[in-house]
Amino acid sequence: MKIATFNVNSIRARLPRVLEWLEDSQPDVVCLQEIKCTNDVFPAIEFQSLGYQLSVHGQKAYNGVAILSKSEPVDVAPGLPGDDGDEQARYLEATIEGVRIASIYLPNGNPLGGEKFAYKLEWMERLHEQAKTLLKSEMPIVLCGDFNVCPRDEDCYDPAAFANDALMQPESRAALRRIEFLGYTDAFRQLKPAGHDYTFWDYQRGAWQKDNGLRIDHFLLSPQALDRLQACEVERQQRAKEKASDHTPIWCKLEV
DNA sequence: ATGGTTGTGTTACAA
Repeated sequence: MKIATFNVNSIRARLPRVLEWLEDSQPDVVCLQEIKCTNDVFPAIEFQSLGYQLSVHGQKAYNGVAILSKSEPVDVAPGLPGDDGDEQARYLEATIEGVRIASIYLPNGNPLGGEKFAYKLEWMERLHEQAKTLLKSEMPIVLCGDFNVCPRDEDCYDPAAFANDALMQPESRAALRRIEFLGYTDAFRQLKPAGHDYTFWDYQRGAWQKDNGLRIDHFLLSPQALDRLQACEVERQQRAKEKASDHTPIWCKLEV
């Protein structure tokens, strides 16, 4: 089973890019982030024509996540538990072929020292709780998406330049590691201990042309999912296209 | 050089 994740930075602005990527890459499951639209205007027919079933948790203008799957999604659950007052659409779970999969758009958290960074850390605390709860099912679990956390210095082109960025803060990294300590493994890092593949390049300052990137899109696998891990790759070439997202897709393959 | 770009949806905010 090939599972991909892609922060598309607006599904409607990115539709031609995403459709041609799907035809080329042929993932069985696709987790999307930053769809930036409500459920009613999500381009459903285009994806259904390619054989995908849709689970969408949208929001007007900002955020929004979705899961596309060739097989039927069951027990679809929008929203990260733990705060009924949270209006931001950043989390969606579904079970596909017996694998519990979450599409995650973790808060960016910039700038430091205010509500945004506090919200990021609170959100990560709730994600930790949910990750712990999911492990009890003993299902294979895949937590994937835009985590907005650079796990280590080698995951950033210039760590010094990001010293005051929420993506690189010790608190952000510690919160990600706490989730891993529950029993989750970074699939990319597991298979490529010295890998240097970024997943995000800013639109500004020629970041793509200079390879000034960050590795912030991740797959965290539970032990039962890790047992089945066969491959994990960043689809770097998608970032080079016209009208590309500022992120590029990453996928992993689990043994069927 | 406190710059630069993209998207949403109005001319500000988020990334």
